[in-house]
Amino acid sequence: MVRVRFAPSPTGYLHIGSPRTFIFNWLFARRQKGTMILRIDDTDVERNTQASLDSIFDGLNWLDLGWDEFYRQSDRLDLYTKAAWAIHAAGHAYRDFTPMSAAADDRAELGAWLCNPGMRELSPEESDRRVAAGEPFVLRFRVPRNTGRRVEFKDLVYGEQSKSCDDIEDFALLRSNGAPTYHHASCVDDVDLRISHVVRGQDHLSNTFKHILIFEAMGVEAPRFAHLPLLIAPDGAKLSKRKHGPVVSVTTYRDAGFLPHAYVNFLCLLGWNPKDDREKMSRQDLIDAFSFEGVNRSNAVVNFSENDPIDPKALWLNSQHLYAMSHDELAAALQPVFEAAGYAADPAKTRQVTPLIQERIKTLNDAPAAADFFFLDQLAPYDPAELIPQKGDAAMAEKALRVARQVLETANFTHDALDAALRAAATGIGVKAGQMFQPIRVAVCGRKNAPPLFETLEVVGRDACLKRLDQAVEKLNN
RNA sequence: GGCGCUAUCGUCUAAGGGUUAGGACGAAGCCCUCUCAAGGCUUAAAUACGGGUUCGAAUCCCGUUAGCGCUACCA
Repeated sequence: MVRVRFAPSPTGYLHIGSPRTFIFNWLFARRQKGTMILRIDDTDVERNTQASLDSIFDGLNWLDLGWDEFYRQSDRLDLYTKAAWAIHAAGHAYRDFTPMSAAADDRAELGAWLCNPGMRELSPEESDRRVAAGEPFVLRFRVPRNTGRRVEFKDLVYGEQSKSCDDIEDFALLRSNGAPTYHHASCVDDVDLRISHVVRGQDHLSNTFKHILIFEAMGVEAPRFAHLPLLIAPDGAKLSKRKHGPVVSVTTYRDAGFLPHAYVNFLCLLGWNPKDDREKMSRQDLIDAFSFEGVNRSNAVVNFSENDPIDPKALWLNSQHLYAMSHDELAAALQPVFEAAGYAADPAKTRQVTPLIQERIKTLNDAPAAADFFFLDQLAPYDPAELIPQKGDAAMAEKALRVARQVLETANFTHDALDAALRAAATGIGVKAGQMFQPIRVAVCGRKNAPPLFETLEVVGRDACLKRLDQAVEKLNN
């Protein structure tokens, strides 16, 4: 039975790497018909913040993937304490009474980073005596040193890993305030929650040797491990809010009008590939194709810049998903966007507009600007010069507009009828179709670039069209 | 410093001994076309460096360089 967990700690905020780790866990769980667990690793009381916890939920909820079980380490502190003393009782840990402040300096200077001198060898009696005297201490793991022992495991992504115990320091299990460290709490929970696969960032690859030692000391089999390459900034540095700004936040993409699934799809392609040329993939496609075989080992750059926080490929992928949506589906997604823009958009109108702008937007947020003339009573001001067609002059523009007005007064407002009538009108006054259409387009839309003319006129409607044609002629004469 | 990991077009990546080193984004050009898009076609663009092994290396080995990670009573 596959059981995986995503275990963020609520310090800082949810940056783009976290949802990716979540997604890979989720994909593996779904692929294996297993269980996805969300666990909040909040053992560092000093650094936890509610804002950070909120941003984790905001981000994950937006992804719309969900999870099956939820835990919080702060609810389970007893578990870690008991487990730590069991490890101690088994002889795999010892008390270290070295004062906190002294430790860092001494270690650096003496090069004694493996353990604090003397503490490892303290007799049980001496150790107990100092506890009784009220001395604070850290509970440290006793790494089997000078045994020639190497810790080994096979990572599902990085392959065979091995490290000598002589290169592993006596890391802490319990802090002097009694709280468990990350390493300890994480391992204890992984055992308690029967985690089968630990899927996490590559920054934990080196830590895994310690974790395996802990599992051994608890007398249990270690889960399998799959480490994921990291997401980094274009300058090669790891993503940080301080250095790279809000671009590294999940909310950047959400607020830019991305479809949650497009974002998921994009993140999947950073460090993983389906072993074929597919890029745009549905949720089910991703589940079906996912395996750790397809995960590569080098860090992936998220391609953002100061003036453009969005990775161009993410934008393209979003557009591809947007274009693939049904008109009804897209219209439903666009409705709140139009409302937020202050447009008088009833769902029926939105539904009419949707097919005309679908291929002209890359994000949902592009829609209001692309569709303004469908909703605005009064067009935004435009340069009358835009009314003048290619190889034409103001006179030609005015003539085209006047003729168009006549035609539109009586024409059937359907695509085919408008097409036929306006083309005939162009021939009638001896101008090319394009020279006829361009002034009309600018008059009705307020700009040169817009959706196809006849469909547009149809949706804008006769009254508004006539009004705007009149206004255009007026503009031309001023 | 010690230990660990990584290294293919600008970016995401394929190719795990034999390919003109493939695809995608982005860029440029062309086609389509009532504009803009969308779509189609084309072009430019990469195996970090140096040694091996081999008939043959992007691929295996060693070294160098660079980047990242761990080296906390952070996670």
